[in-house]
Amino acid sequence: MAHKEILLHIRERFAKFLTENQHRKTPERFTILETIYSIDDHFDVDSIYKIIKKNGMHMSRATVYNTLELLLQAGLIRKHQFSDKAAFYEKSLYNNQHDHVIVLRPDGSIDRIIEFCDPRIDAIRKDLEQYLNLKIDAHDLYFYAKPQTDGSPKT
Amino acid sequence: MAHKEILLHIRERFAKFLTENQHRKTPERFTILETIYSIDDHFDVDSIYKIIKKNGMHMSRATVYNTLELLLQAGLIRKHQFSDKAAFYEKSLYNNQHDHVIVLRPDGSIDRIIEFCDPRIDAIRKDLEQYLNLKIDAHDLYFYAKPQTDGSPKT
DNA sequence: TTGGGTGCAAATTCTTTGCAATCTC
DNA sequence: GAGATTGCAAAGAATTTGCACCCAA
Repeated sequence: MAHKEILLHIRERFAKFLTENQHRKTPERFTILETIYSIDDHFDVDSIYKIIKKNGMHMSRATVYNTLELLLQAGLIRKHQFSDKAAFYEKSLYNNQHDHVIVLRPDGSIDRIIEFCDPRIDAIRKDLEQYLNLKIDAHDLYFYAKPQTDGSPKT
Repeated sequence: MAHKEILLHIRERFAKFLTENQHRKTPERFTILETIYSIDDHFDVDSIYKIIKKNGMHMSRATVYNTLELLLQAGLIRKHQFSDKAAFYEKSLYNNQHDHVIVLRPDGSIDRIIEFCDPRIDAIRKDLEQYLNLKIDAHDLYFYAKPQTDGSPKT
């Protein structure tokens, strides 16, 4: 699917979600949605806010927070609390990887994030559900690594 | 190992860490260490602070934060950011489980935390290290579940 | 004795909230 | 037009920082 088609599809899904939940379809909400889908990486509230500002549009941080909450409910983004600093978000449609390798610099900041998916996680989930007799509805797996100093990694 | 022996051993390890890193062995630091090892669960900064207060001792929150940082460096505790609220900590010596089932109430607060260990995680880690050509030094796995409403779970 | 540590309060950072003005339905 | 949404600024919550005083080495 081409980028433009994806965006159209996503817009529709968000619109549907907003209607179904009696939320209004404000221009701010779609501006934020499009900004997010123009980013190909994890992002925090401030980067969204700054991109919108840089594009000459006006918006309050509160609106960004509110809209991200709606997008979260709509399942169009996912939220991560990688540290005690600002939360990170990522698009979730067409991206069902919940598993990350986080490459951390010595100062604790994020060098890069590699996503992957491994069927063994789901096998563990099933075993746990049976053993603990409860329903697991999500998971997050983080592996932590240090940046390479020598040869380049195969990403 | 009996509880008293464990505590003695932990104290020694902390003392050794402090000496080796040119930190002072202050009474506050050992009070915090002992408070932590008297708790059999995950805890946040405020609960440590309140227990110490309740025991009639005086201490600043800043000292709790500082000391938890040292204990983290010493490898005697682990830190988790389960949500965007206060960080949670847990003892890490004699407890090498890095994998959690977090039972969340509808309001997002933590109902309980179940720890487990599964060798498949380490297998995934090894595969990733080889595939990405980097060294992974830690991981966290969180499964999210809702509290039971019916029959009791097997914990 | 002396520099690291503590305690307090103020500062910071991230997020939420209250409320008047505005815009969607 | 009614009520949800926005924007702003102020409030909150968690954590960090600055600095005078104190104490472990």
